[in-house]
Amino acid sequence: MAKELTPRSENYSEWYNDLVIKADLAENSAVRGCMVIKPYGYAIWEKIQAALDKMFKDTGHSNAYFPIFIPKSFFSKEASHVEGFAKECAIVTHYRLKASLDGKGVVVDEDAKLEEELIIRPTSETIIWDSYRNWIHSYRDLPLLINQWANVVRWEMRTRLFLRTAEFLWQEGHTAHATKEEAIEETFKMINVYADFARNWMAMPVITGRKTENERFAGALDTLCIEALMQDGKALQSGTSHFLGQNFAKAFDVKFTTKEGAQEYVWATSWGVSTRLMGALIMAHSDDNGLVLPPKLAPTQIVIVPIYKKEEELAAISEQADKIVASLRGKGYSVLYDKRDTHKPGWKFAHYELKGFPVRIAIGPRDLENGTVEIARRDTLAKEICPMTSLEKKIEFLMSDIQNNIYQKALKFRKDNTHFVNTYSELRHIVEEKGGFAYAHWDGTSETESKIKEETKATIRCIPMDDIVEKGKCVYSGKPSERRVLFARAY
RNA sequence: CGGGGUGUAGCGCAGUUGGCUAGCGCGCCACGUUCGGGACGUGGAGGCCGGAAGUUCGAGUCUUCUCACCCCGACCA
Repeated sequence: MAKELTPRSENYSEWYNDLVIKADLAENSAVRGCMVIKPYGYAIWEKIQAALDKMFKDTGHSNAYFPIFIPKSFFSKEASHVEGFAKECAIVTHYRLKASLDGKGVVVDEDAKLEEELIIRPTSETIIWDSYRNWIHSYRDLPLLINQWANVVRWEMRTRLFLRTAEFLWQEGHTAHATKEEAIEETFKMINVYADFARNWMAMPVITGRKTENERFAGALDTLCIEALMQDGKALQSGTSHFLGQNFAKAFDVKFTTKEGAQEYVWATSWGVSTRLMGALIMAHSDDNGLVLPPKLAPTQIVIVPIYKKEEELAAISEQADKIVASLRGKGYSVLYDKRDTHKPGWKFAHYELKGFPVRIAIGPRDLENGTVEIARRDTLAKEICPMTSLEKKIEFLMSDIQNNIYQKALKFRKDNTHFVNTYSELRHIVEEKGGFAYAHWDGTSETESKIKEETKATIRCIPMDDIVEKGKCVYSGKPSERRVLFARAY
């Protein structure tokens, strides 16, 4: 393993790949396009899961689990949905192997062909709505608020660790409601949960908005999203929430009896975030020394490194360190005391910076004498000497200050790289050369959007929800526009 | 699926017009000296040179076929 990361300025994409590998988050597997998520990467994902899961439960949702296989026929029941996913499906056609004729391996047993092929889920709307038909009969059964943590498969051509893999982990919420209004409210509620999570846990600012028709989820009437800006000036869609109308209820014949005794189709939503959030987290904050993790999602928040020459020194330091570990753990922090003698302090400093531990405490003989420790924070790399007596206070301050600081830093970066453009050449300049978000007027047509995408590779990331509405003229066609929309090149 | 590229030690690579025992750096193991920002010395282990067939006295090197992976496009959370 090389010691250094490729600097971001030299090759951003290489920096990202290097970091994922060297920080031991994930690696490519023997299966093309699929990744192995390594323990440290998975530990971060578990933190993400735990926080989101609690937010889902707090908003009234329950977890359930549906099969990974979906009968092919289910897919053809909702026309636009099948069209959206048909090109990237993995299909199970057989259920048995047999020894090959030359005796050296195994081959597919052609006698074991399935009557109906099974699709490995690219998303679970169809199988879930097939079940909901039996679960929902009366208005009393509604709303039905279910979430599933699962893996899904989308046969992508080009993959990148966490950002786009053929198999990925995610959660998918699937809710059913008696009224359109209630379903729409749910769609908004969940995109706001995602936005809160991004801001408060990932320390990542996001723009909340609505997708254009071109970018909408296959089978949805409306798709809401959160969009984040990465350090290379590209946008990353980090979460989506869909209002599905009655499309799936009609496709799977899910009706309920109203209070008045009428039969009506139920209204649906679905919403999800994936292991792509790991990519967002990495690209939002990390630097040329490695990962920078927000304290709320760091698997280990504090590492203690002893500095010593002799065994007796280590013993004395360890006595002190053990006390610190106990007191900080008592306060609820996750702490690692790394007293391995197989690595030197300098190596450990670099190692834990690469891994993004938010705070490092170093203790040497000098500190024992003075009743101090050295504290280094990962976000700024600043070091200071802290008296033992105020250590707990200092840690408490650092945890919230680092969390806040990296959010502010990311927010400032986004502000500095967000531009209001009024002409097509300005738009091109921003998205093609400078990078970043460009707010521009758009005439609202798919044709214009597609042309701009073709010519600049930039897409409308969203029609922002909480922005000032202002009339103008489309930068491309010159036709009237009701409001500015958010353009950027995206992952 | 188009266009380009690469397969040699765990990782990154070198290997000349074909030449004898296939090298280098990092990592790994042992011992010693070190230890407040990625230590150093000495010794050591580790290879069907992607696979198959061919040319040749001799193939990592040449020929043919094959397999795999990577990069750039079209597609996407």
